[in-house]
Amino acid sequence: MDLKVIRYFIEIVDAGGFGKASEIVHLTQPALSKAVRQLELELDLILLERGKRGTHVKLTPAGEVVYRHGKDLLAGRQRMLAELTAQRSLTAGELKLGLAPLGSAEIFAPIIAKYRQQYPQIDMHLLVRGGRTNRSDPKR
Amino acid sequence: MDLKVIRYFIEIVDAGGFGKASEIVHLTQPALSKAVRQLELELDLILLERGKRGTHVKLTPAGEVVYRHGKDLLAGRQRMLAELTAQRSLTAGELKLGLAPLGSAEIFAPIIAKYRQQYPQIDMHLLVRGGRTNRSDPKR
DNA sequence: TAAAAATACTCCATAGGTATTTTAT
DNA sequence: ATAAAATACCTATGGAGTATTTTTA
Repeated sequence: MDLKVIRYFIEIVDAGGFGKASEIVHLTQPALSKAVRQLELELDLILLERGKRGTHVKLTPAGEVVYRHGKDLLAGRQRMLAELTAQRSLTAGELKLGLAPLGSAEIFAPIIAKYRQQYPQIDMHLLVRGGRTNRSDPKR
Repeated sequence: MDLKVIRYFIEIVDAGGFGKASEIVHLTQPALSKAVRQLELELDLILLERGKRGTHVKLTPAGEVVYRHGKDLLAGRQRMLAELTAQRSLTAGELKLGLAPLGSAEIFAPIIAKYRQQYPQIDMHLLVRGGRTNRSDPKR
């Protein structure tokens, strides 16, 4: 079950027809028609009443269920994307680290390397006590 | 975003590896490998730490987010399917209708026809007062 | 008759398979 | 050396398009 198709279906219902929805989702009307048919096959259910062309689409009882839960699913997807975006923004920033001069480099090197791989957007500053600053992004 | 792929991802994490998961979801290991890669491309994020073959797969922070929300999405899908199934069971049963003998048939015929189309599993019994029973499913 | 959806086709992208290579233990 | 994931490749399904037909208000 592709959330993309769920969205198509919801847009068709909200727009009141395949034609209107096709403009909104930037697909052709036949593509939407087929997508809904495909979804109906997958669920083995009829979602929209057919044979009422020229009128607003009408949901079957099963269609109502899919519409309602479909909105939930899309909302859940949005929450996930939002959290990913928020997390991504956490990975853009600056980190300053101070280390003791002896031994520290050997111990922390692999950890730091891994961290930098995970969060390449972080502009990391290493300061070994008494030594000189060692920036991670010399280009900037 | 296909919920199927979300499921693959979750199974891989739960199983602790691509190989194990491939048996569970009845796909080959390369298919899973490619599906996850595809998902990572779609999200433009790395979900699993690579280069640790032979070990249990390890989630990246982004992977944790997708895993958590992914479970929610699959649960939502399950709720939808459950409700559809429950509704479907409503459409399996028997309906007995009594109608007045004059005019009723003409008035109710289209309504009944539509109902039977919507709920073909219903074994409908029409009883016109004083007349004989008219079963909708003579084959049984 | 005009509108809207369905159908018929065509094309291409991609999901999945098999075979093989790479890599970490 | 072994076990596991990645890569290369091949095929077939189906997603999306254009053109056309069907349907009902």
